[in-house]
Amino acid sequence: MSKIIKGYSEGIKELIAIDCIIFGFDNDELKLLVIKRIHEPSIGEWSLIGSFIQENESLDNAAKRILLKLTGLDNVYMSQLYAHGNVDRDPGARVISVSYFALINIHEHDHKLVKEYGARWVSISNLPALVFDHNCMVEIALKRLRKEAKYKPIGFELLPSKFTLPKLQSLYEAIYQKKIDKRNFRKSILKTDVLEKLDEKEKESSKKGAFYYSFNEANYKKLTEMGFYFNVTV
Amino acid sequence: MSKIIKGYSEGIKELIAIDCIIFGFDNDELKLLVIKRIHEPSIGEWSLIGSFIQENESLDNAAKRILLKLTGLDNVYMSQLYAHGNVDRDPGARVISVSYFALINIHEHDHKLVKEYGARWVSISNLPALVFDHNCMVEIALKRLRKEAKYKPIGFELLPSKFTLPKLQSLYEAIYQKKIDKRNFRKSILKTDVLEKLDEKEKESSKKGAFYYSFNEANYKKLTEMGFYFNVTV
DNA sequence: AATTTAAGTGTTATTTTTACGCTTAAATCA
DNA sequence: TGATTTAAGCGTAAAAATAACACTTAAATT
Repeated sequence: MSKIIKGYSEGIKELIAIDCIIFGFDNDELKLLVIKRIHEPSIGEWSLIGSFIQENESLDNAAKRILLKLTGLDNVYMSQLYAHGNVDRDPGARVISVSYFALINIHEHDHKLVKEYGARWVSISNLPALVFDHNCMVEIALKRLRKEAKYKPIGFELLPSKFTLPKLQSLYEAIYQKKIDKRNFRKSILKTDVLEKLDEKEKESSKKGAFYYSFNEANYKKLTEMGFYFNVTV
Repeated sequence: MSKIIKGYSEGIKELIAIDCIIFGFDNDELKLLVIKRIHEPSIGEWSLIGSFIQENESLDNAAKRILLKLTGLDNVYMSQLYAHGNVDRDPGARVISVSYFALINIHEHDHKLVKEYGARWVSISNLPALVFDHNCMVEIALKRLRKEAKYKPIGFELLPSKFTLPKLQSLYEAIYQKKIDKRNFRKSILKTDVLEKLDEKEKESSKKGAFYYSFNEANYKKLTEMGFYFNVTV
């Protein structure tokens, strides 16, 4: 019997990167923030934003650091996706990369920063080829987003704090890439009881104007504790 | 603007471990394979089975290697769970651990090997305290198992190739820790059309005897390609 | 005053899920 | 060998969730 479990001194150390899949919603499209690679190999090609972890930094904190640096945003909805560990995934060196996906309000991030880093928002329905296994990471992120948006109120992370129901529907249509029935969607969303209708209308996109709503997080938490289960049918 | 993206030479390297959450089903109980730690710190305490990754070994392959060494099993249902990256999760050293969960047929693994390694099957309804963040890993694994068993036919991985419907139901009851209605369960499972009724009865557990069934993987694959969606209500 | 635009609203049919109890096969026992 | 015991096997009806479908309304523009 050979040993499986080895002491610390027998383990090897490898580079550990974090790559962030950052989603935004703009102009009725789901968008992804990508950046031009500034190192060999594949210099100049499109890539997710990433970085190596630092000494005494957890994976989660590394992801937060990257997001803050690039967007100026703190307190963002982030969630770990997957550890990508194929030996040759990065032709430059052996790197284990842990991917994170983030949902941000595209209108509130620091556009100046994004510009400085040479980053760009691209529509997910028209993604460029990305370096290494980054397209695969995006696929995983989309799957996760589509799964989670049905039973967690994460869609709201992509919207401003006030939004109209048509806008929310258009977000869900962008996420699932399909038309949704207006009446069924409204019913499904409103019966969750986590939206508050405001007394104000948005008048840009129609003559009649659509009422603003806001997501009531406190109410959502309270309902969740009572066994409530957010569930949107799309 | 400080750099986010750094060259390979600026990254730090850390130890990377794999920890396996190995589930089995025996005596109508869902069980977990645990092992006594043989290294400081926490020597002698219960732990998941784990190992550091090797040079030129992918994460997936490392997980497979561990499983093979401990159980003698190859071609096992395994799936990556999560990358655990808190700085102090392992008091012995900074270690990033990637957890994997595996479902095995408890009656077909190599009991001798398991014994040699000092491993032990424990019921999930009565888990001991495990070292480090291993209990947390098990929690994540259970959540994942409960989610997946509903819409992927992974339960069968835990059973022998021939099994009775009462046995299958008892497995689902062990996974979800609740009684399931016999008639509804049978309907729900049989309508998926992936079970084949055999001409043979199991006579141990009742006088009447229960017919054996087998999971038809080929049929499942074919159905899946036609847009079929395995779905069990429990 | 007429027109245009998108917002807002209910009902019905279909499907899915849940609840619920009696009959049957076969071994064991008297 | 007939009676008893045990768990397997089976069907229906009510309830809930989902899917399909079209007209009215508010308000700006012409």
